[in-house]
Amino acid sequence: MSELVNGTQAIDRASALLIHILESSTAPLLSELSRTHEIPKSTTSRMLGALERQGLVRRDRAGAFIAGDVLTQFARSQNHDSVLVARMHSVLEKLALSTGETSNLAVSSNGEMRLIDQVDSHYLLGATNWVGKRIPYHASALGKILLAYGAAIIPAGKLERLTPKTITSRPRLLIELENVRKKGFAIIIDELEEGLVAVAAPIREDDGRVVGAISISGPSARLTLRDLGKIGEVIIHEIHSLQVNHEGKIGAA
Amino acid sequence: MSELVNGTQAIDRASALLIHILESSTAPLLSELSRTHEIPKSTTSRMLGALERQGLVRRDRAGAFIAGDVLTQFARSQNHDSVLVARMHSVLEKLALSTGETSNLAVSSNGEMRLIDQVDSHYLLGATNWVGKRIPYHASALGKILLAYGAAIIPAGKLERLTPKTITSRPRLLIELENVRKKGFAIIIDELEEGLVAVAAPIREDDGRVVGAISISGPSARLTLRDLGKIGEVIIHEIHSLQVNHEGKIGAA
DNA sequence: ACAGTGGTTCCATAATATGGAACACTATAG
DNA sequence: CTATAGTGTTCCATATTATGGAACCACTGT
Repeated sequence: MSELVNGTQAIDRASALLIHILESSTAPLLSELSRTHEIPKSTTSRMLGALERQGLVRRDRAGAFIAGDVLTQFARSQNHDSVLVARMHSVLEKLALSTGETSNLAVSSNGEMRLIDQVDSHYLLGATNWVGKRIPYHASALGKILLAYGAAIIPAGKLERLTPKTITSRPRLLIELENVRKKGFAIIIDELEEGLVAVAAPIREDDGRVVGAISISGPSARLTLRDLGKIGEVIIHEIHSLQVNHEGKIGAA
Repeated sequence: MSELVNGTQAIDRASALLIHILESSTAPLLSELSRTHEIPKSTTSRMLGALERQGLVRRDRAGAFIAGDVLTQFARSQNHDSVLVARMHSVLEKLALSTGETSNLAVSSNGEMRLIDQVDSHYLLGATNWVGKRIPYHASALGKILLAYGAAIIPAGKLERLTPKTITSRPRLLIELENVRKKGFAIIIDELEEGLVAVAAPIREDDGRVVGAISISGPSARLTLRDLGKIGEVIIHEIHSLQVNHEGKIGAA
């Protein structure tokens, strides 16, 4: 390397190997790594050996390198949707209590939206089963949030019409998403189901990335457009006030 | 150092720092790391700088070290429940189709069981809302599996009685779990809800760790104990046959 | 038997990481 | 306002440490 010498060649190289391994979809062999990184076999072997001893990498049956226990463990603890659930559940409860309506938490992954937590309204309405159900992004408040903030991408193909109000034109959807970003929250009125309205706002990671959304939903009979706007602000406020307290803390493993 | 010299001091130390950061619940400062690992400040600084440049670690606003983008990205891609959902959905579908009953996928985290996927029976029965519902381990087939194979631990406190058949004695539960391990699947009959029966089997990671469970459930009117046993075997078979294809080949151990 | 893989170990070499010291900065205390 | 104790970064002479070529082992296919 022609770079100014930092005294970190070994770490730089080992890190590059590690990252290569983590980002590969197919587990690379030692020789492959050696070749692509232009590090002699002997050095590569020594380095991977060290990483392996530390548990940062592992070898599969074929001897190819994959993420080690330390990292899978980290991924497990870190990511699991339930960390989000744990962190946000109190917000859902507060919102459900103050509005009297149902509150949901959703994330996006593998191109699908998934509801992962819910606190029911004290009204008994619409307790349908969400597990395993595919709710379209374009027709839900949660989905609009995920789309608007880049946590999901607009799926290819036709935008399914679920009610006469559903937004089915892509240009109109884009305008709507721009609108969502401007306001900071998303609203649906009769777009998913006749008589169902909802409002949602984004959950941000420390670095600003949107990783999920929280919604309040109920029957249009009880919630006016004005109500929804107010609730939108409340959701934003509640999420935000939680995140300030939270800085570095994560649950124990 | 008195260790046998491997020529990997730098990598070993940097790895130790990285691991420390990943496993800490509260983000450590440079000086903390320097002290606990007995590495001089200057060296620690240089090493962490290298890891930071590579994106393996990051600093939060306070300057304390947390996992970097590469790793959060990895965690995100790796772990997310939805990877399990994606991998197992076809199994649920196959099972739901062949039995005609409802199939569920559950994981355990933060001390709670969570249903993360479902394929409905073609009978229209019991489509209740699972999202956000806490289903007790000891009274469900999925829960018994997660307990039996160490994917969850028996919660402290009383074992809630949900029906006359619910197992509420800890010794009896332990015996039941032993029984589950012996058979390889778990059954409930009227233990969660009168008239509801279910059978579940474990999903294993490559390394053998149980990370989730799949169940078939339905009304006792349709499913006899004998049926449940047979279905249990089928679930095990389906999960297993999926996993072999996934590994690619079965080499000599 | 041989050539072509993939991987490990050895060891002389010098390039590289090392760590003490000096420096910069921010609080909190006196 | 200076003192002090806490962060973290940079510098640089030093020798400890990582390096990489070569020899070596183990397989596999020809």
